[in-house]
Amino acid sequence: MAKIHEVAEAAGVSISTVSYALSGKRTISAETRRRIDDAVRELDYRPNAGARMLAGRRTNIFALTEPFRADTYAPAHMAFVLATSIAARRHDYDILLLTDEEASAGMRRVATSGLADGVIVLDVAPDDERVAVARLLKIPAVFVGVPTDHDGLVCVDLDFEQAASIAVDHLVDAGHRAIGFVGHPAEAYLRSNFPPRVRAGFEARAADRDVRVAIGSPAIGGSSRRAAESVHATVASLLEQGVTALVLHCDDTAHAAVTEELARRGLRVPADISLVSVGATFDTSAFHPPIDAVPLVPQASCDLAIDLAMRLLSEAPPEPGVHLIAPEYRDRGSVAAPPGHATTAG
Amino acid sequence: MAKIHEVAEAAGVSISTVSYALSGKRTISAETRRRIDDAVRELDYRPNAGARMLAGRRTNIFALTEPFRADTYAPAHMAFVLATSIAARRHDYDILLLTDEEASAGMRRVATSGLADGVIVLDVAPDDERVAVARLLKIPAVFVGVPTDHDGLVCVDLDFEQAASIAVDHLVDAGHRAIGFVGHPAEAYLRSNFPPRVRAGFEARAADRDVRVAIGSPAIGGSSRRAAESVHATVASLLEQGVTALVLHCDDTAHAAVTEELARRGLRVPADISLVSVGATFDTSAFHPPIDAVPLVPQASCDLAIDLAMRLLSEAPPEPGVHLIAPEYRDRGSVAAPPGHATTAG
DNA sequence: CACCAGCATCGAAGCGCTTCGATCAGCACC
DNA sequence: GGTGCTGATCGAAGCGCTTCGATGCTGGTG
Repeated sequence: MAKIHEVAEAAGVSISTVSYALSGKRTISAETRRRIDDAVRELDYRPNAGARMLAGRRTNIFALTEPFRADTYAPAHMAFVLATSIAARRHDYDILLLTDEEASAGMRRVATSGLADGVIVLDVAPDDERVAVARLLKIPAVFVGVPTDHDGLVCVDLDFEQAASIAVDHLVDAGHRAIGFVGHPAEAYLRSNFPPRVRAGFEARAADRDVRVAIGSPAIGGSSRRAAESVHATVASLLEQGVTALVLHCDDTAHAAVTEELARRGLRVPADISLVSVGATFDTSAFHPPIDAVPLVPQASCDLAIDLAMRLLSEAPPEPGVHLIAPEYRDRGSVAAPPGHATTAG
Repeated sequence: MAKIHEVAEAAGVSISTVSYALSGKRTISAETRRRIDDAVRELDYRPNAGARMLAGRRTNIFALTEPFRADTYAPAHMAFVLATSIAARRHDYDILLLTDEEASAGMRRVATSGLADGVIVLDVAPDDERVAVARLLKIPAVFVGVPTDHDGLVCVDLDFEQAASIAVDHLVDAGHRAIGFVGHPAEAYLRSNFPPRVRAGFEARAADRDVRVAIGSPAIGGSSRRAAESVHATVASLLEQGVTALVLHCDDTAHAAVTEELARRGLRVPADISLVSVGATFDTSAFHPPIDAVPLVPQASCDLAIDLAMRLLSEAPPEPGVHLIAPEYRDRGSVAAPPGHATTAG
């Protein structure tokens, strides 16, 4: 718990010189800097956080609001929290956790008490209550996810339409003319904004490419046996409609249920049926068989979110708006030409 | 962003009077207090966090280290993080998140920069690297979980031995004389300290009560089909050894696999076989059938941890040591007398 | 060689709060 | 009516840092 005063003394310079040496905001001679660095190391000096906040009008803290509701899918949310934390640390920022209990009140609290320089909003719902709060805040906010009313907000998200388009393109390019879609259970289309965007992107691109589609949504989510049966029924219905490929936009349990049902029917991937996963946060290469994916990468979203937050604190803040991340296709060998399709070049 | 100065002015008192009114550290007349409260509300005043830290030598922040490793079981960990946050807020404390990336370095950093008043250590491993760091810290640390070498540390945990004992007692009291144990996969017994404690408690109590035991550990964890098959095999082996009841200490997927296997064999719970879950963080009443449990309740652990942390900051800090939480039995109707057992009173 | 630019450094004024040590009025007591 | 309380309030001194505005030097320029 050495203080800047002691460092200055040890290095034989004034307090302000130490401060400038550490912040780099004024030029310091190489020799002086060396002596200061030595003293800092020797004394294990670290500026007092409170004093720094008070004098510097920067807290080096971002508040992170993540509802952590009981009904949320833990692994994905954990991945986003972790990714945000990692991204923040790269800029020497810490993360202060705000949970559901006081999502809105907490945002106000940290903003008006000057505890955080900005807030990162995770697990954004279409009609998120945090939107209104963010607009009134005197510190910047970045949303990871896009609420329905996002006017004036800074949002980050995967370009889900584009992700679905890419998936369709790959399948059509491989020769498929009828593609099925395994979506989330219906309630997810109310609670989140991206499932409809994926489906819309899927349908739009399929129409563009002039291929037939079949849409299926399991009735039940989660990991119970009934949920799996619901997926099996969905797959069955899709297959009856003659599709030769499936685009999956659902949770990991549903992915597993799909591959299971295909295996049970003796359908080989990709020889008999092709598979592409869209918007997954989990590792689709761990399935049997591994599945091609256009994934939602938490680290990519959170890196951009923190980057935007940093820029919002700078002299040249970015414009509000939705910042879409370009999706990337990951080939794992689950796509091939449909059965009986003559491979042609052009 | 009103300052205390403005509040004082609005209330017609001095700055120090406002401060004392808000902290309650000196007596203030009812009339003055009312005027101050009004001014605070009117101006939406909240003390500046940085200034408060600097002057008050309290940050009102606890650092929380939670590795959030890729291989960790997300829902349970999320529950502990959430529970800690809730408990901290009850004492007007915020949570600063420290992840795996810089578990040790982060602890040192927040301690020496005075960013946190204490640290809460989650997901404790037997040979946790954070143990050594905690011992050197100038701020208190509370471990939720018990590392092998916990000398001089303050630790909180469920009394797992006792939890297993209670489960055994319930089964023996119901008339069972041969009980099977479905544990975690073997690797969990190396990575965590509580699986062996549960098993030890189970075996000790069974010996005390003079009943026969059979221990089974699935070979594989996680949620894949192979893991489920491994559980099925374990159950099969246990049943062959003639047990009439099962104590479960494993993850939710394994619980589901057990009930599934029992159903497949046409065994009814509790008529044909009794079930008790020990140390689960998930809701065992959501299974089919619901399962009796001696659960590990995150909120209980975290409430105690925060309570201890608060007391470590007080004038009368508690002694180091392991603080065990008394387990409670939750009856969900999955225990009955074994088949063919004449119900006797005494 | 006087002059100015630019570099390296220093001193001091805050940042907004907490808290210590007065001060002062009112009151009881002998 | 002096003395000593107690209760309510105030003033001022920090807490440890950042940053503004000097100051003193060095060296190039005309």
